[in-house]
Amino acid sequence: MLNHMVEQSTDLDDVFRALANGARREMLGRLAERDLTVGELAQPLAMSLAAASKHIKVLERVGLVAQSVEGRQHVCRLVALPLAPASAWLRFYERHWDERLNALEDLFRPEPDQSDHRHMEDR
Amino acid sequence: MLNHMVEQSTDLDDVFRALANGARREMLGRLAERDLTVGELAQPLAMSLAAASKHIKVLERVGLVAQSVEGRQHVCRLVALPLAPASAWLRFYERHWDERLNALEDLFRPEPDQSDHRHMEDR
DNA sequence: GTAATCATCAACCATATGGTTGACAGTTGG
DNA sequence: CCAACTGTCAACCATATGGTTGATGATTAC
Repeated sequence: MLNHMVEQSTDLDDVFRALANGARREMLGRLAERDLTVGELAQPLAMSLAAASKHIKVLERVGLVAQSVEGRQHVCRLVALPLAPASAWLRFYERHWDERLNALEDLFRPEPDQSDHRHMEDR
Repeated sequence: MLNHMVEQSTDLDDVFRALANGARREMLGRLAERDLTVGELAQPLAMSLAAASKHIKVLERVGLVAQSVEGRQHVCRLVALPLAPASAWLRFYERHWDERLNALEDLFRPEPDQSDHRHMEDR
């Protein structure tokens, strides 16, 4: 009756799971601007220092954050590289949602009508 | 003593959490080729039909899969669009890992990194 | 009509997740 | 030296996750 949850986690599992939390994503976003201490990361996050520390540990374990001790503060810096495989995985599907959007566009342009008022072309 | 885990999940949370599982990612990968029934999705996945059905339900709830009943089989098709925000979020960091990889190049570009790193986070 | 098929549902189980509080340890400042 | 600051750790709690089995329902095949 053992052997439940067969422990088959991959790197991609871990990275996506690390990103599946708004607090951790916000930490990464602020670390993209500059290195921050644990306290600075915790401060805007309506939670205890201990909770923030646990989030940082999750990010560290997947290699997205590296910590260096400086006196009594622990400085965190972003290591974005582990995001690359996740981004590559997602990018594969870009053509699919593009196709859907293009198909939707085609519904509103069934004829070779050249008067493109109100056609937003921001990408 | 109540009010733990304040239920603040966002769309991005849900999409990343849906992707944080190899079985679900494999389902999406095969659905990118063609529509599949629940049984066809479950078959290569060393788990019961009920377990696969639960995974599909997770994907449905975040809008990545749409199901249509055809007789006694339930046909699933990919809806890639909800992946777009996740991909956009990740793509923001591409310059960071690129910078790391091109660290040597930076020696020839003394202009430091002073760009619009402000990343909009869902809150 | 009955039996097999396809899928969901409900109940259960083990572990993971995300928070808390309180104790502790290293560092700095008086 | 002692006190305050910064962060981690351990124990605890509630809920979520990912699987199982068994029952049920709807559809198809014989």
